[in-house]
Amino acid sequence: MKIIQLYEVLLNSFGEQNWWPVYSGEDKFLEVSIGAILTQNTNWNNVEKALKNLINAGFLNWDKLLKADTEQIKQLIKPAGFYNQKAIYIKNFVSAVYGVSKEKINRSFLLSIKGIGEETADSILLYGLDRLYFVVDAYTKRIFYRTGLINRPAIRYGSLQQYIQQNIPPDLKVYKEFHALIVELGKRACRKKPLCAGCPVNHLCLKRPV
DNA sequence: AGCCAGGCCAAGC
DNA sequence: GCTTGGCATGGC
Repeated sequence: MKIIQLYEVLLNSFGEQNWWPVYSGEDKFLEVSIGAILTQNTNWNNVEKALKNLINAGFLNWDKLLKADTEQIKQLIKPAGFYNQKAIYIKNFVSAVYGVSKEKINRSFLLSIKGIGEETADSILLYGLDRLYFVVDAYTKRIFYRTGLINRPAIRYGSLQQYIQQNIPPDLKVYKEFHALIVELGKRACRKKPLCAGCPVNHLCLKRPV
């Protein structure tokens, strides 16, 4: 199987995902950034509860978050889990980015913020700032290894990102949809304990263990 | 009712 | 450089 085939099969089976933004049209940068931090190793259902808490409290707002006490944020984001860490990460992010023009925000700047790793940074860049960075996550590695697109399960983030970016068109829509489709496949079929019956790429897969 | 979720950081080798 | 432990809620 080729990478672009995987994309096409997933798009045909699942349709467009249209992931982000969910709530705010005008400040998607903030919504995506907070959502990306909250979803670190966390089910999106739980993230939605936390996001709604923030929105209902009027806290999905740069000024409110900047001034907010960390304890207030902890209480609001509790459903997302790891809330002690994530509240600090959110404060770190808002403090670092507040008042900085979007043109000056790049990958290395985001990575310098404690709590923003490679996947979170690339999610913010791609979905929040429309920059051409492909988002690699645990599902991507698992699916690419099982299907045989890569030969070892533990590949470095940057290596897999480069490999994918060199094999798909440099198009924001494709980048956004492909990552979302990979997550959807991971949720529906390519779980830790795979549900291969009904998987849309079953016929193209090597079914490697783990 | 245990397993798992759209990671990250710090510490240890 | 790679591996491990800690962080936490809620759904299935």
